[in-house]
Amino acid sequence: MSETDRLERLIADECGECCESDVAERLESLEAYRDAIPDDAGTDRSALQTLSNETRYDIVYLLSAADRELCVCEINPLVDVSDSAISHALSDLHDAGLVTRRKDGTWRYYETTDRAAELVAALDATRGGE
Amino acid sequence: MSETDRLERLIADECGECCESDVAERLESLEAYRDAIPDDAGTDRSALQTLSNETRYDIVYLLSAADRELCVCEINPLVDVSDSAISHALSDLHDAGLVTRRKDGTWRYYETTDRAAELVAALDATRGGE
DNA sequence: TGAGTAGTTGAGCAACCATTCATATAATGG
DNA sequence: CCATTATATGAATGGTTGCTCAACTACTCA
Repeated sequence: MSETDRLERLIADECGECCESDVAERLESLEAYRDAIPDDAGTDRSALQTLSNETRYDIVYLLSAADRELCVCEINPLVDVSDSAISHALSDLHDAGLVTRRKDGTWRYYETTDRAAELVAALDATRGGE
Repeated sequence: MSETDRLERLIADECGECCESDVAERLESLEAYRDAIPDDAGTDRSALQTLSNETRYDIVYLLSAADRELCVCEINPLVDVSDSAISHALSDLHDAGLVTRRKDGTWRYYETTDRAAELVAALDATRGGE
């Protein structure tokens, strides 16, 4: 039983009838949807993956609430893992394009990017919804 | 060396001066940022985590491009993993609140939720940015 | 230049994840 | 009912991830 067999039955169920060309047509329009998958999907996915971790999620929400850049030493007391884990987290967030980094002497400041802000906004706008 | 020592030095660096109460004040305002972390952060994170997987990300983009509900048998030929993996993926997406499910006889139809649509929009709006 | 501080990096390990295969459920048509 | 079809589920397993500890770099100031 091939994929197109199943499709054929689906179309017959939906439309009452189905000939070869109907299947081909449907398959073609389905395949067109694949073009909607972005070329740099990997970048998107790594942003999502990075944000899905508790430590990193919390840091982004903190930076977002602060609405200013925060020094690493300001973040440390707010998150309950080792300084090293926070440093790893910030580095991952930076790699994923979710925070910017600024150096000032020995201090290092981080701030959310637009991408992080948009994702946070999307989550906030749809919480408890549907 | 405690956390507050470092904060004290930071504030001294920033403001030229720093007394005990400055540290306490800063710490208090920092701690207030924690309130911005949503109560159901876990739900958010599982949505992000679910969407970060290639198979599930692709399915959401396909559903989003289709702009209509798709039958499982329409999704199968578009994604290069086993039917079982797609079924798992759809089930995970459903659990994460990213797709709705509708039964019609033996066919099962899936469609994106608002939450998925908002996340996709956030990604689309910030791609290649900053 | 050397002691001290802020933050980063890498290895290692336990926990978690994504896929597949095999099997199960549920609906449909003889 | 029985066979068939569409999809779901569970266990197994190879791969990935996130934390901590220890070592490291980079900057400052005396």
